[in-house]
Amino acid sequence: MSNVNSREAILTAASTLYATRGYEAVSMRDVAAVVQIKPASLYYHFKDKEALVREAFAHVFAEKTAPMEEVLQVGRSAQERFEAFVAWFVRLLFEDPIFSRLLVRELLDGTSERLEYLSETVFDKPFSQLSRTIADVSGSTEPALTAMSVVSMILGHYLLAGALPHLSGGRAEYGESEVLIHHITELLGRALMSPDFRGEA
Amino acid sequence: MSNVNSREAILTAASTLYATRGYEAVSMRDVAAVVQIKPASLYYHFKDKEALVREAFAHVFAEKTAPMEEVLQVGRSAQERFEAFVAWFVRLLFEDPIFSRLLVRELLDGTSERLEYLSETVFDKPFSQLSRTIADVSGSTEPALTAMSVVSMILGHYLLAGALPHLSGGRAEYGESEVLIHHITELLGRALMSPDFRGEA
DNA sequence: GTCTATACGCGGATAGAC
DNA sequence: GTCTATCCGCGTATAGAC
Repeated sequence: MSNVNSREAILTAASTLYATRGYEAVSMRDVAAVVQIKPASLYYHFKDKEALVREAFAHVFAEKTAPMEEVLQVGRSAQERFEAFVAWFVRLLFEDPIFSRLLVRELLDGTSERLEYLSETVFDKPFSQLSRTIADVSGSTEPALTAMSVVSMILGHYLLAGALPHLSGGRAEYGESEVLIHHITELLGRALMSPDFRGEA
Repeated sequence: MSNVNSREAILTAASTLYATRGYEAVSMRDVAAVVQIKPASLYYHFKDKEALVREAFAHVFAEKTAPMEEVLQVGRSAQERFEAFVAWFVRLLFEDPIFSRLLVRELLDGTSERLEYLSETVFDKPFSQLSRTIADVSGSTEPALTAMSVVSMILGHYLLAGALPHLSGGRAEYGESEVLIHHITELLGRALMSPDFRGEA
């Protein structure tokens, strides 16, 4: 195989493994086994494990960075843009397990530098857009805090999905994207459009 | 030292390390070093690493299970009970880093059996209580889904706290428990009390 | 580019002395 | 209960042949 394809294959294998088990738990031998090369060959492409981890992250997040901006500008009214954001983010988390697991791992374990990189490259643009949309919808005095709440609810639903079957009253469809999109836009839509919601604190 | 104290010391050291770095990344040697005994001595108290991990988890979560039920029954009106839940859960997550990190790690990486255990011992009682409270406050036809949303928002805020300094519009106080308690009860209180909120889907 | 061979420390775990 | 001593496989990483 050509060098470019090997590199791609390694990054794909590595990010999948890191998402599934956490990168601490994944050895260079594990990655090599998936790609079907010998461990030593990895070192032709990447200086050391740290370099592979860093580039595997960048690889996954870069794929997501490209399409997101266009997707988020389609909305006409503020309310529609709000709903577009919720739908996009729920689908992203629930339908791309590699992205979502890596994201949560980074939020939990990422160093300050890595979190800064992540925020700047992946999060900040849609987050600003969401903040502006929320300001338009609700007139909140603290749109950024409310935007964090929206993102948080979606992120939290993703995390809770694993525990869902064991919670009393939990139904399987509460883990499906479309059900969640409808529920979250409904619930938060009401909160934001509430006539006397002015933000808080 | 007596066996009981050693055991306690080992469990405390282990759970702290697991919370900080993830249990895959923490060796028996690491645990032994903190307790200041030799690695081999750990095997007098615990059969193997898996047993230590399991008991370290149980140790941390058991500590939290005891007080929570009383705390959650103080509310008089449904609205007050809702606010009591939010305040309790936000403070638990933001003021006990060991508990919160272990919880998120388990939600992300826990096997189905461990998640079942976790749900039954830690989550299910307050969750049922919250579901009932929400049914009382809002008359929602799907109180469990709405309860998940409440828990999700709080969990998500905890996860986002690390990225907060890097988000545009993010202010440091958005990561403080009291500010969040106020914001979340305000935001979700409006959603739940909204006259025509009937749940969804 | 990928291989074989290899170095070497860290990992979990056990046996048996004290 | 805790120790010393030890086993052995896995981990990252390098040198050098093909």
